[in-house]
Amino acid sequence: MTGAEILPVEEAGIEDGKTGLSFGKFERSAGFLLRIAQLTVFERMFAELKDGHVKIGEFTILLAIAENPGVRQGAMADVLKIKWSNMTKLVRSLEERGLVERFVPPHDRRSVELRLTEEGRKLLETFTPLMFEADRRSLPMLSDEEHATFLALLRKVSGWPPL
Amino acid sequence: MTGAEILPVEEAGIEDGKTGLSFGKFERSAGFLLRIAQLTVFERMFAELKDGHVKIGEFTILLAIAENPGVRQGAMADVLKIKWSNMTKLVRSLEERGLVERFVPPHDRRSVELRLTEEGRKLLETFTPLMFEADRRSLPMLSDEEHATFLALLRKVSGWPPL
DNA sequence: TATTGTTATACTCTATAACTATA
DNA sequence: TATAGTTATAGAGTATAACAATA
Repeated sequence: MTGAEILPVEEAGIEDGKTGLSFGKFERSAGFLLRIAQLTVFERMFAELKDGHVKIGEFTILLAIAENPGVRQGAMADVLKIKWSNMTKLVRSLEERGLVERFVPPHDRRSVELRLTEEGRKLLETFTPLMFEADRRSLPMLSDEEHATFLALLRKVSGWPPL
Repeated sequence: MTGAEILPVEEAGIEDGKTGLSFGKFERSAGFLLRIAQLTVFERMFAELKDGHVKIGEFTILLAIAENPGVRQGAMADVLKIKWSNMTKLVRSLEERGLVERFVPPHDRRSVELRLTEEGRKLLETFTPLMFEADRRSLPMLSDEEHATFLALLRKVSGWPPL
């Protein structure tokens, strides 16, 4: 179903290589390009990991917990830009699958602290190398130098300090 | 583009990484960083559209039609990575709001060609400049040179030819 | 037979408000 | 009163399959 016909482009609009569709001035838009790039990379990156062990969002949560043991659930939700109400279900699901432990500390019994179980740790250790291979392999068009520059700029855009 | 007013990071509502959470090795992942960067920039860029005129996806469709008048509906769906079944509802909604015209050409009466109405054109012309201002302003942390490099790398990653 | 588009449906993500229990 | 988390629900966005009309 990729029957996209080549359209004549009157003006000096830049054509998409595959389809012949132009996006005019917006091909100079960082936001627009970021969206296309993100979709493109994610498609490549998770193509091999589609076997259903963990979803992208769940993997990110496991990672955040692994890197920040005992992190409070709400604080993690804020950082990942996930609503508290939605985080509840996500964490509960991970708990039910034996990947995450929820702990209510006595000093503040409103809160919930999160840690990985041994199984969660194993799962993360299994998939992390695959993710990194896929991550680099999803950008075959960039030289090592360009890749490094790209990462540095993305960090800057995301408001993170240089490596 | 020139020495325009650059918003301070805090005012721009961009995460400053002072949240205390770490993402370890994944702060070197292009896919992960792309997702964060895209969310950040999009939030900023489409703040103008939050007033209920059109949604982000609808704006993109209007743009694609404007740049490719008479584009076939399915071809556009393929490029924007939207399923045909979902594109139907989207286009119909835009048609009902008087922004898009659907035309069944006699030479192939299975297909649907899309064009903007005058109202659709007006709406696009109203919001496009705002989008571009927001686009550049959403990246206050990049110098003009870095911005140009960033765009070039994003184009490369997305499989598009250099400008 | 293949292509174009539609309908129906379901599943995930996300968004909002009301609620609890603790502080 | 304010904070941390939960529940319920509704709305997007996205996915698949069955279908009709046309080529």
